[in-house]
Amino acid sequence: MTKKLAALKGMRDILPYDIGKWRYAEEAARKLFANFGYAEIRTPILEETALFTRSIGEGTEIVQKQMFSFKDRGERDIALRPEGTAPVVRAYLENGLDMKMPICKLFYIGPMFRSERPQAGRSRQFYQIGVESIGFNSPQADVDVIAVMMKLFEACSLEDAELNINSLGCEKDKKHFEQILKEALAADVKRLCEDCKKRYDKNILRIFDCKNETCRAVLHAAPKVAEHLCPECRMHFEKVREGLTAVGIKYRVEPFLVRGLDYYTGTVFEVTHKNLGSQDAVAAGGRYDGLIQELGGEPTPACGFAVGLDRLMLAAADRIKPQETRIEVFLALLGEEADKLGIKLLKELRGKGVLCETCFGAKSLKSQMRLADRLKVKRVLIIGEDEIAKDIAVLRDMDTKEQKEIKLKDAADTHLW
RNA sequence: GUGGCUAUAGUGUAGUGGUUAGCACAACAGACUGUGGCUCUGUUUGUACGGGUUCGAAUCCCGUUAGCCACCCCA
Repeated sequence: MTKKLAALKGMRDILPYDIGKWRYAEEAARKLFANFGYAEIRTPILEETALFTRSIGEGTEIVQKQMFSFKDRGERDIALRPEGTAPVVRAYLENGLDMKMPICKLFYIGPMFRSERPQAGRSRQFYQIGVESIGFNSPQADVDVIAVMMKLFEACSLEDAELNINSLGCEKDKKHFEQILKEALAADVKRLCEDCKKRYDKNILRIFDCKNETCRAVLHAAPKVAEHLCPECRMHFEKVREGLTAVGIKYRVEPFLVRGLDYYTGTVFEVTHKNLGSQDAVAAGGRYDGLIQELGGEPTPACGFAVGLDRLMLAAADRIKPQETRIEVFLALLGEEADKLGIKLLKELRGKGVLCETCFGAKSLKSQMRLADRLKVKRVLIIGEDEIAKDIAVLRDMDTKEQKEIKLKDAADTHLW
């Protein structure tokens, strides 16, 4: 006996009976994005490792512990993409899309990879639908991006998804605030949990993510990012909020909301859903006005988000009803002669775009009828020796149970049905 | 990455050291010799993997793998 093969840890199959719901969401996204003026882009799954260390941030957990990175045969450092924004920006710069596209609004759908400990809603290969709106610094651009995202949730019957927003301010504000926070917390570092002590030195903003009660109590009194924005950033955030209200999007300002990727600046947001467990973020995004320059381009404002498709499915699986395609006709064939006729008939029917199916190899008629029933087909066309002798076929309607005989040569004429 | 829980036919489960591992649903076949759904009858399929303890292990122990929960992280 050879060893049973199985999928790798954290990798899973999306099976035929689930795929309808995935396609439903993907198609809803494609339709919406077209409507909002986004064009699809497909980037490679493998990239130079440096692309991610430079964008997501050298010190982040994603880069340090979760990226599938390795050397290829030419000793180059490459990695499976852990997220979609950096590759899109790379493609944007490499192909000069700023010059080629009058308006650069892009979307992507595809797998991402992070080597985390798996859990429901957290696989090592997971799927994201994302949007990047490049070149606009207006607060209304933020609103537009959030609007298309919320529309997608609506399309997937997740009207109860909750939107949280915050602003980290521009690069300067961010640095400035980190300093303020450091000073404000200096006296309380001892009281923080072990993780937060590390964060204090490494990535102090992330202390706001902590769920530990003591930490939260300490933070409650601590200064908040949004309270320390420069006038422009303050104004920007205010206009985003006004804009959201104007287009009827409900949101909550969450002063504790910070993001784990270094490139975020200004508006940040996160969508959660109550159907999910502790992995409850189903989408997130924000502004990344410094990223394009960081990757070698001209200073260019940009804003985007990514939806976790797996989590979207987890939250919405029971609510999405993909329309089923019903098989028009099942050919019940009895005997070799009938099989021969059947293959020709299938070809003719399929040529006409008729959805048809059969099961070659002549089981009993009863078993074929049962099969037809399980497949929920509309009609069964029975062809056995008796029919061939009489040059006919029997057409049975599975719903009404009515049967009629038609001439064999007319069997592919659907208008006779 | 840390801690914990779990693993029995395709699915959901029973079985707390005793021999044929039980049940339901599903599947397949028959009753109906060429006609589906209902009913009845029958059949197939399982102790995740590897060690150990024991006369005897699904059951106890260790390891591995995987999943789940929380943390971490994040979509």
